[in-house]
Amino acid sequence: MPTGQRTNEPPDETTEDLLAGMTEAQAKAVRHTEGALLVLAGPGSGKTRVITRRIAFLVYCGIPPWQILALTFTNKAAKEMRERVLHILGEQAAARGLTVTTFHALCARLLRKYATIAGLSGLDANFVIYDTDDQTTLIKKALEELNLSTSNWQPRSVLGRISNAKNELVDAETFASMADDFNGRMLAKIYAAYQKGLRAANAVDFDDLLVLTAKMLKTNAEVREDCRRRWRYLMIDEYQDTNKAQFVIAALLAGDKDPNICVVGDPDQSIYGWRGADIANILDFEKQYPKAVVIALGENFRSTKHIIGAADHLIRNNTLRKHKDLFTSNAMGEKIEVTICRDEHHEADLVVDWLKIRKGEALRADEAPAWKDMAVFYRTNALSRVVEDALRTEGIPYIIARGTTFYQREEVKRALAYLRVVANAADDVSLGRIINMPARGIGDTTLGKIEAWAGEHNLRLFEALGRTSAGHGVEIGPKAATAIAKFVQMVDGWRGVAPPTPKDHLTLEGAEEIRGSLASLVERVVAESGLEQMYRKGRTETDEERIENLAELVSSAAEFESNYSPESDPVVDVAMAATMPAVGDDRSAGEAAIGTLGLLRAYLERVSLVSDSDAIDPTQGAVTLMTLHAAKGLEFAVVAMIGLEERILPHSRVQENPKELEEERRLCFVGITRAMDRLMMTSSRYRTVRGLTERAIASRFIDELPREHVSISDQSEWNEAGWDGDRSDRPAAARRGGGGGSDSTSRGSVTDSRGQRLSVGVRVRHPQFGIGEVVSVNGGVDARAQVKFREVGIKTLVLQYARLELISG
DNA sequence: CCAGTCGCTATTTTT
DNA sequence: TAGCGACTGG
Repeated sequence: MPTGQRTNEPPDETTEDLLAGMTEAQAKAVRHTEGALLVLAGPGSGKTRVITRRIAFLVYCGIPPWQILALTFTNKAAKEMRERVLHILGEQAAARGLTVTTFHALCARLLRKYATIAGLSGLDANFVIYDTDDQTTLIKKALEELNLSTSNWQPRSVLGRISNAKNELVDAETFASMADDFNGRMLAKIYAAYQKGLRAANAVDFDDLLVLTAKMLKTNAEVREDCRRRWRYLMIDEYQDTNKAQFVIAALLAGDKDPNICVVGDPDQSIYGWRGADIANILDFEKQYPKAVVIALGENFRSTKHIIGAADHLIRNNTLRKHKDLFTSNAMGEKIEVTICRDEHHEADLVVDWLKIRKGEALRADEAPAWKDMAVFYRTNALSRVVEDALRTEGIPYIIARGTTFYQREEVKRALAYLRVVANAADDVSLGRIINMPARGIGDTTLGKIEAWAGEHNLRLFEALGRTSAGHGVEIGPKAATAIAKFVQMVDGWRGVAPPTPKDHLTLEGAEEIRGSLASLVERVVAESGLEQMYRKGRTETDEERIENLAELVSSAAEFESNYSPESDPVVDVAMAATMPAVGDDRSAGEAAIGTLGLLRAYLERVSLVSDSDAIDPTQGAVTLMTLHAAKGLEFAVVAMIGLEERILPHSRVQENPKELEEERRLCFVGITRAMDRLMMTSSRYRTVRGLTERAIASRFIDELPREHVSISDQSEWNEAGWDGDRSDRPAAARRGGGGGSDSTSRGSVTDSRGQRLSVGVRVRHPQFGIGEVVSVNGGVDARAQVKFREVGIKTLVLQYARLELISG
């Protein structure tokens, strides 16, 4: 046990409250505060509950909150955890200094804080985080320098290789020493050039955040000790998704003298292997910390027996796993409904119909689900479009979990590029993006000249621009020279320093740096850069939208500013935090601590680290659409999973490799176990990918689901001979024929796709459900009938697809 | 210097 | 299909 606080048991009544309604295993995990603890938490086993209560328990035990560090993978998870802890503790002051954040955000903050003393190969505290686009630009530059063509060395794949290396903590030198063929040696050169480019731009990529932090903690005892002194209780969520760099960071933060480290995860939900996540981290935890206590939470409180049974059966097909029993005492529920569809449009229609029916049906809690309780999952983003269209036509509200889209918009990206240049004068990539946007007479020719000159003189582009405008740089025409001078002056104006000095570091006491709020700076940049003007000139709808988005960016900055609390900023020390006013007391607290430029950097950092799942807002009354990856950690009463086909789930890139196949199966497992009450899974006979319609084969995962928990219904009208009927061989054409859904709104009778008239009382035969009697009909574009079947009871059928056969009438 | 068009090609998941 | 790069005409 570390020196310092002895743990005192909290008063009994408090403890009782905290542990109320918990299982023995859950309570044990909450009470186990000292030493290493591994919680193997199956889906729906109350994991988040355990973590949040454990944090509260620690605080009740007298541990100062600022000594507790909880790490997650997404901002959303961190936010939720923080809120839930605050809720339990009742007041914010009780949680003062508690750190709940993501790995990446923590690393960014630590790097900023210790940049100076750790000497991060030239990186200073003002660094920016490069996104994928920036990385691509940079890698292209590197390739150009090395005279390599982007067709032989595809930026995407090169970046992937570099990223893999970084995830394994292999730096450029090591990579070079390991290279044993031409390819490897070239890659090593590209890697080195890319790193050089990053450092020159005072930039890091996502992987660097982890790599540099791991390196810093490993090599710099002062930093390491500083961190260990502060954080004595470490908790890590989704531990199965940690990669080597994260593993090392965790181990170094924890220290090796019986650390208080609690990791929570589920090997069966590891779905980030492609990002370097290593299940061995969680599987070998007990080897790493021999004294570790292991607690397994297997009981599922979320889903019905059918869902859990199917999920359990499916995941047993994985061989590389540690088996853990999944069970629930929840109701049996309904079987999982697997539906075979004709094509993606048919699939989308059936899913939407299914959701609509669920909307009007009571679930186990006796309440009909709202749209917000429903979700549609898919393997790849491209699959979402058709479902979106179908939902839109039906007027069903939906949201797509794609948090990054806002910041990816052209106009927002441009504004952010301006801000990044303001925040970091060395960022040539961003500067290149905006220097002539809007057009201000600094074209490719001029820029090329200055870039070359800057290269020769070992200067950053902005510096070279400054000298050129002052007449000490390149020979250029007077027109261009004026344009450049104006530009430089503008940017310097925003920085509030002219000429730029290297000394505008993040300072805690830099009160002289205060000059207006972040939001007003953003507003100024949007207006003075000419971006706003540029889009105002256009009169199209998209232009108007762009103006609105720029306004939205300003409000997002304002919001960030008002929520910013130096207390929750790991950069700000404990001592500092103690003297800080309480959160929300003083809006200028953050600004006073780090200055407008510091705030700007913090804002840009947040923007860089938003993730798709951060966009999920359960308070919106809408169906949520998201990838299976984004679905992890969430739950919905009603779930539809689409695209259960070979080459999609499992993905085509994966088919041969058994290890990756198992990850695809885990992905499927994650999807299934998100559903509380009802689950539909669809597979299409044909699917159009990139404009090409191709035959698809139902996913092997469907075959792996046990029949006792699953009902399969083939709605594809497809048999061994091909497509039924005489319409066409092409499913798309068949669909466009209208499918025959009658538009008649006649009461009591309706015409189906085969021209049969159906009315109440008529007897029909259905290929799956057998013989039944029509109990009601609904006209309209998607005419449907409720049919009471002998075997299966009342079903609502969409006539367009139902293939009903008239028996009498 | 700029904007628009043509043609080619790549296909996952995301902090 | 879409997104990007190269090319061309104003």
